[in-house]
Amino acid sequence: MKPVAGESKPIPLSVVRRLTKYLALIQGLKGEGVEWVSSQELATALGTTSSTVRQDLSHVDFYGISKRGYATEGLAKVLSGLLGADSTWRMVVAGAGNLGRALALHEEFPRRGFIICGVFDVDPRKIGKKIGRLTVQGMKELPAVVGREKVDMGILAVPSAAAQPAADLLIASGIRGLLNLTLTHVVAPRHVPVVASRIVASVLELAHAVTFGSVLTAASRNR
Amino acid sequence: MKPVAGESKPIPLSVVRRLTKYLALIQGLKGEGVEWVSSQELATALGTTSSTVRQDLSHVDFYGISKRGYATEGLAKVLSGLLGADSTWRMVVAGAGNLGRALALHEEFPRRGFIICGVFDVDPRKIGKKIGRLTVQGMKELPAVVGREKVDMGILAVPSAAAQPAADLLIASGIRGLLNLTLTHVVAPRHVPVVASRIVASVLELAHAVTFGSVLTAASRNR
DNA sequence: TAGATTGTTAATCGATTAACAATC
DNA sequence: TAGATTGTTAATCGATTAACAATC
Repeated sequence: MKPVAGESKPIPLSVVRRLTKYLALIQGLKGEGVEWVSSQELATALGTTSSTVRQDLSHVDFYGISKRGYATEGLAKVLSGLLGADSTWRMVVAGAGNLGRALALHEEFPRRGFIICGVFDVDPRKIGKKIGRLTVQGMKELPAVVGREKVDMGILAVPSAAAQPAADLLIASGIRGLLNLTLTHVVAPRHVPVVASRIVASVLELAHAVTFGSVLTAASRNR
Repeated sequence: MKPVAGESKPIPLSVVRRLTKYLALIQGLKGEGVEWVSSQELATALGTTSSTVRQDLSHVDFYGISKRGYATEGLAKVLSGLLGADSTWRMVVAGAGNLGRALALHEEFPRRGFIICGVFDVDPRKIGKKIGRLTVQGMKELPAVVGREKVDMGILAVPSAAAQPAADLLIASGIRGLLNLTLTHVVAPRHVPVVASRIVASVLELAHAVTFGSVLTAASRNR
């Protein structure tokens, strides 16, 4: 049984990553009217084992019921809370290139409570341009906006060479977390978590897997 | 000592991921004229330990030299070869929304030998539109293009609900690997590796880290 | 009730870190 | 030479899988 109060221990990162997948899947099922889901069903849909699913969910303050599984509604609610997907987060994008632009316009973000409230660039030709309802601002404006609009997290979508300076500026402005889309490893103080969503690196990883075959044991399952 | 011929054993995915980081870093150093780098230097730059770096590089057919470290030029060459970054890869993008468009225009891809040779969408309003030098084509054209242009890998940048059908189409067309940018888990046969570059999931992961503090022990180091 | 599915403990597996002889 | 840094073996740590009593 899980300790109730006090948040107990931190959830391992590997588990948190899978929890985001469970949440996405369960929200879909809930939308289809499915009320119950078993650990085995979750496992096959996600290419893992029922044992892993149950082990993962033991970190969460929610219980399944023998013979029926987990109530999609309740589980979605608890996972949303745990992952912060039920609250609103304010974000800025550093870099108004193609990638920055795409993220600023990405519909999945507002849909899940992530509000983009500013896009910044150093290029004077980009400053003043419209991206959806936002206007690209100069990097110099960033600290003021982060402070005034209580921005929580920043997205790094600048060229590799500008990654660390842009990160430093965001951190100095008081940002609480960074999503790094550049190829460069970014260094941050311990209290500012950095998550790398390495698109180009992923393609390299894929190229390796294609060349050498079945390396991605966990990722490519079934069928 | 490593076995020379026959490729020996597959390199663990965790190691491959770090190899992509070493490569990016070393290419940068090489550009700055740095000729030698030690395992300790690589480690501090990437927030890991020198032990891990040496262990990782033991999977690679390249040797350092005591007291000097690794020759950046040679190591970059070997890593490039191993990760397929020295050959050319042909790719298509499924989905001509903001994200698909950004990836089709992303300069980092051609720079690293990943050639985007087609963008596809189901939306008739998008078909025919120009994205850089490419014209958006209907999804129906995809199999013919993949066959004719010998496309290696596909990028999934469609809405979540369309992810699996689009993946199935790509796979049926003979694609050899998939980069999945959607929130949905995609199922593929064993011989088609799928790498997920989960942008939205990464933001959820980040939201969790910001809420509960130092979870990302490995990612947020130094300073 | 009988059977399915849970939560949890124990066993296995793999990845990271430490240690150190070899060597430039 | 003396000291730094490698490659590799062994020890530790953490994550996944297996197993099973509890229970709906």
